[in-house]
Amino acid sequence: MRLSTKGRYAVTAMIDLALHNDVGPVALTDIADTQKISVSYLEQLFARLRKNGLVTGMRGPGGGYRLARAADEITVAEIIAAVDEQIDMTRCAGKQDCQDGEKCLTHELWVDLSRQLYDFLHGITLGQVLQWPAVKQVAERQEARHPRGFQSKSENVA
Amino acid sequence: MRLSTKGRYAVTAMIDLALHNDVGPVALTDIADTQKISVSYLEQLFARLRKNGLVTGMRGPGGGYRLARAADEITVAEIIAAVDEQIDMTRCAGKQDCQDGEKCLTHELWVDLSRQLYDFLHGITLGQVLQWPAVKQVAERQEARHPRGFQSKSENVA
DNA sequence: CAAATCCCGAGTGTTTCGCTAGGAAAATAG
DNA sequence: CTATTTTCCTAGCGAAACACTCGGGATTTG
Repeated sequence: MRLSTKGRYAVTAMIDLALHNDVGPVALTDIADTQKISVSYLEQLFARLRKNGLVTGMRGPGGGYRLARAADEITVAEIIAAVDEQIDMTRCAGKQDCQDGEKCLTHELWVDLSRQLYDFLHGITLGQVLQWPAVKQVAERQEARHPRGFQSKSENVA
Repeated sequence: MRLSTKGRYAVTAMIDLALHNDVGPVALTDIADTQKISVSYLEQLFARLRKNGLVTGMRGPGGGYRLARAADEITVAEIIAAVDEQIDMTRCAGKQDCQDGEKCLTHELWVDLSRQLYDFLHGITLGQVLQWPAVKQVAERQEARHPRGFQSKSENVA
């Protein structure tokens, strides 16, 4: 389990989807605008999220992405695992003969620690994060400044 | 808080030190041998650990590194934070004006999540890890094959 | 003294990060 | 039907980080 800005972008984008889940799909251009990152980079992240069954895409005007499941059924661990390459964190890469033909200390130790970390992040759902005071606050302010989805598709804010 | 193989090397090396803490300092060549990584790379990691007050170095023949504190007083979070660059994890880099002159959702969300993660890893001490069955097992096998420190400095295994 | 070991800085190849570019397919609007 | 909007897909690119190498010190032990 790796942890970098890549996972953060993914989690934040999923929060964005969860906030507008009952209104309609969210276009990547909207997320790119609020997160200040490029659409193409978001596309690559969402390709992974889609392949892992976390979001569903809807093409055409008015389309966008939407959560594939309820916010309470999606954990932070799933999101991070989806966008991370998840290549051999252990040096022995699955083969447990990294030292003297047997498992090295590194292997067992990190498998255990990584497991504990995964369990921790697996216990946090998107629905829970939405209830965090700081998140609710910023979400409300964002909605006030850039209303998305509450009006029908015929209006333009800018 | 970032998490990669770099942090794993550091944690594993610290475990190695903790295992031999009551016998004497551990030379980097020994750690490099068991972990199968280069001495120079370990030196760079230990430079950071030393600057963060986690280990103390002792030069000259018979020297090496030793824990600066008791194993129960050192947490996994400290070790990982010591070796990580810890540059701007937030896009706004401390300045909280990343969106419309105010804090963005990214900022608050990740500060919260990162904090929870840090607290979790801060709750795990080196002393606790030493008690994990898997770690004890491999440690005992390693000690049997490559006894270090239990004999005086006058013997050679190979 | 000489050997062992920590200490330090500069440089190197590979991978990942974040992004750009260019298009193709699908769905809606007119 | 056509034009626009959006997802989808692939390829590549500069910068950063990763893991490492090399070369030289400084300091302590024997």
